This record gives sequence, structure tokens and C-alpha cells, in this order.
Amino acid sequence: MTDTASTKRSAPRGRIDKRVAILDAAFTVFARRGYEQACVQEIAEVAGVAKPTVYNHLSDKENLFRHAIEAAADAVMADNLAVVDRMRDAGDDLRTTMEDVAYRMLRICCDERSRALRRLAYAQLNRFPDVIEVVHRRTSGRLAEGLADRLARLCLSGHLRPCDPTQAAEQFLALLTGPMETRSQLGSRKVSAAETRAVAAAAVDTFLRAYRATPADPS
Amino acid sequence: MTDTASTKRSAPRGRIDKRVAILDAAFTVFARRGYEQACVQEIAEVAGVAKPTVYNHLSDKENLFRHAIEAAADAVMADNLAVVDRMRDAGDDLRTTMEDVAYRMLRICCDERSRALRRLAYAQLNRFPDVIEVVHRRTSGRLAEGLADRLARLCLSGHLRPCDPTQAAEQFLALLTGPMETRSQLGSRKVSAAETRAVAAAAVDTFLRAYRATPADPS
DNA sequence: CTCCTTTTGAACTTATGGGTTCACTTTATT
DNA sequence: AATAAAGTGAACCCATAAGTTCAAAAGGAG
Repeated sequence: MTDTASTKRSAPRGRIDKRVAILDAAFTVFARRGYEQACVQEIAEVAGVAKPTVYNHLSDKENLFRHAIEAAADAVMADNLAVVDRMRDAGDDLRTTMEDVAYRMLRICCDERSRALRRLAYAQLNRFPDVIEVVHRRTSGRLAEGLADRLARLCLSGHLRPCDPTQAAEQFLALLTGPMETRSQLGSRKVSAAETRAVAAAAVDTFLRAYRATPADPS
Repeated sequence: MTDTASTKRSAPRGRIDKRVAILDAAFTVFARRGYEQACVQEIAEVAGVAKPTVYNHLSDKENLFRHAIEAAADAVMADNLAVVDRMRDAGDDLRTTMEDVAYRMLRICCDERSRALRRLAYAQLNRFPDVIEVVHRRTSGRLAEGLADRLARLCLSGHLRPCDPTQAAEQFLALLTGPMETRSQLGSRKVSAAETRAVAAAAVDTFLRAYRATPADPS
């Protein structure tokens, strides 16, 4: 592992945190302008760094993009995992718990970073298919996986009817994100917290109508 | 400049169909390269036309983009309306009819033109928010509206439980397109017809579980 | 044929931005 | 203080592409 601690090692002094400043700035500028319109000069300025320093840390613009995108994807993944983990104690009041989790998921999916990531992914599908595939796996993919795990438990505990948890997770996420994309016009306008909560509640309601164990079929 | 007026002067000879050739070529090239990477030279070549001719018909690259995108959106809208119209005779066998309609919708949402439109919309949200808003209204928006009309009828005829048809349509479309986006990795890989049919069937199944009128509540 | 519009090809202007070079300064460690 | 790695600013090269100009050609209408 490398030197993450403060003031250690001999070679890269406390200045190597410029690398993360550059990656942060890169994501900011790519998000603002798109890949082609983002110029390295602006990234350097936002990072508070000279242009050759950028090229010193990351060989070229393509590399800059790959690393910036993957770093952002990792951050989003961390958020996703934290939220999905809240489903663990979902036994008590299923509907309330799911509404809470749903709302938090929507918050993540609609924050600036996630939206920028989605925009960049769509825009650069042709140029960077490999990067985009990784991003997709680490964000939506991980989220769906983790959610499927939780749903599987709920099936076994008799809270949900027997079903394919992967498909259930896929559909639950679709019920959440689809309507949000519609309401926000692909993320171009803000959606109020109240409306977001309404979307979450509607998604949970429909999901539970379709997947709740029937009263006549307890366990 | 006079490009919005309908047929300037007296019949500009059979050569003015070069305009549609240019718009077609423009969409093709924008779809292939993205807005910034598409060069007017290539558009001219694909259209079988000289570069100054392009500038003669459409003032500049921005104008070219706007008209090409809106033309493509109109074409997609026409397809959408045709499919949604098939829901009119949905009374007989609700599930079968809906599965057929769902499958056709997925075909449209996943064809090359729709995918390119979606990619361009996401990519150019910042630069052309107005165009993208129009595209959204004419494609997804119209589709949701038309579908909501059909669902409202099904509520009144007692096939579906009483509900908000707009929300039901929104969720039905989400159940369709969401999983398809996941399976196709944002449209980067093809999904077999069989899998597409399975997604459609799953969406209809979940939708009907949530929205079908309960047997105990006939009308 | 003649007039008039449109098209064409090619060269040209201008602007932008990726990537590099280099001489110079900053900083931390010994 | 000495040293070496890292950072800086400015200038530079080069490729690409938007948009224009112009003289010549093509094609339909009268």
C-alpha cells in the first residue's frame, strides 16, 4: 500500500495530495462541460495547480477521465452500500423501513455527483465502453446485488412471497428511479423533497402490492 | 435563416430534398460521434453534399443539431403513438394484450434511433436544455400520456382497481425500461428477443399484481 | 438558348486545445 | 546549507474543425 498517512515516507512529500485535488477537479470540470469540452487548463486551475503538474500525475486527458470517473463511482458505491445496509432491520415495520430506504436511495441517485456520473456514462458510451461498464457495475450493479440479498431474506422470513430476489430488486429500483427521471426531466430540474418522498411511497406501495406475502399464504 | 418557413418561394426544385438528406445524415453522424466530435465535413459527406451546401440550408452546427434531433424525436413519437394505440382493444385478454404492447414498447425504446436520442439528450443536457426538454416531452412524455389514457379506461371498465392513471403509467413504463437499461448496460449491449420478452412479461406480471382489480372488488 | 438559383470544390481564416519543453522556484529531508 | 524531487509559468508546436469566400459548374424555367 502507498502512503496515505500524514507526513511520512521520503519521496512524495505532503504534496502528493495534489493528486486527489486534480482528480476532484477533473470530475468537477468533466461534469460541468462534458468530456470533449473540458480543457485540461481549466482542470488545472480548479485544482489550484499548473498544467504540467496535471500531466505529471496523470499521463493524458483520457487517463484523467478514467481515474476521475472511477473515483467518483467508488464514492457513489460507498453511499449505496451504506443505504442498502439499512434494510437489515426491516422485519419490524416493513413498509416504513422500505419507504425510508427508498427515499435515501432517491437522494443518492439524484444528487449532483450521481447525475453527473450518469450523464458522462451515457455521453461516453462509445468512446469509453470499458470505463462505463465498470461504473455501471460499481453503482447500479452493487446496489441491485445488495438489495437482492435483503429481499431474499425477507422472502425466507415470510414477509414477501416467494420470488426471484434479483428480479424483485431490479423492479424495485426501476419503480424508484424511473419516475424520478421522468419528474426531473432526466435530472435537469430539481424535484422537491415532498415529491421525492411521494415517489418513494408510491414505489413501495406498488412493490408491496405485488410482492407482499398473501395473508392466506403466511410462511 | 428561412429554414423554418414552409417551402420558400415557388417549388425549389427536386433538389431541396437535399435538406432532408442533410438532416438524416446529421442525426446519423451526431449519433455516431456525439455533438462535439461530429464534424460538419463528415455530415456533408454522408449526405452526399458539399460543405457550403450544409451551411446554406442550416445556418450553423447548433441549428443543424436542433433540427436533426427534433426530426428524430418526431419519428420516435410517431412509433410510440402507434404502439400505445394497440391498447385500445385490451378488454378481452388483458395480460396477453399488455405483454404484446410491452414488448413492442421495449423494441422501440431499444432500437438504435431511440438509444442515440437518449444518449445525445443526456450528453447535451447542459448545452441544449431547451431542445432536450422538447425531445423528452415528445417521446417519453407522449408515451406516458397516451398510456395513462388507456389505463384510465381500464380502471373505469373494472379491469384495474381505481388508481391515478398517470402514476400507474409512469410505473408501468419504469418497470419496462428500467430493467432493460440494466440488462443492456445502458444500451451498450444487445438483449436477445427472448430476454426482452421475459422482461416485458415480468413487468406486466408485477404491474397486474399491483393494479388488477381484486376479485372481491369487481367493479 | 438564356437567366437565375443552387451546388460544388478548394483554399483560407481563425480559434481552440492537447501535449511538451525549459528555465526557475518551492519544499522537505539529511 | 545541500540536495533532489516536485511544482510553476510561459511559450511553443501541431492538429482539428467551424465557418467563409469565390469562381466555376449544373440544372431547371421561360
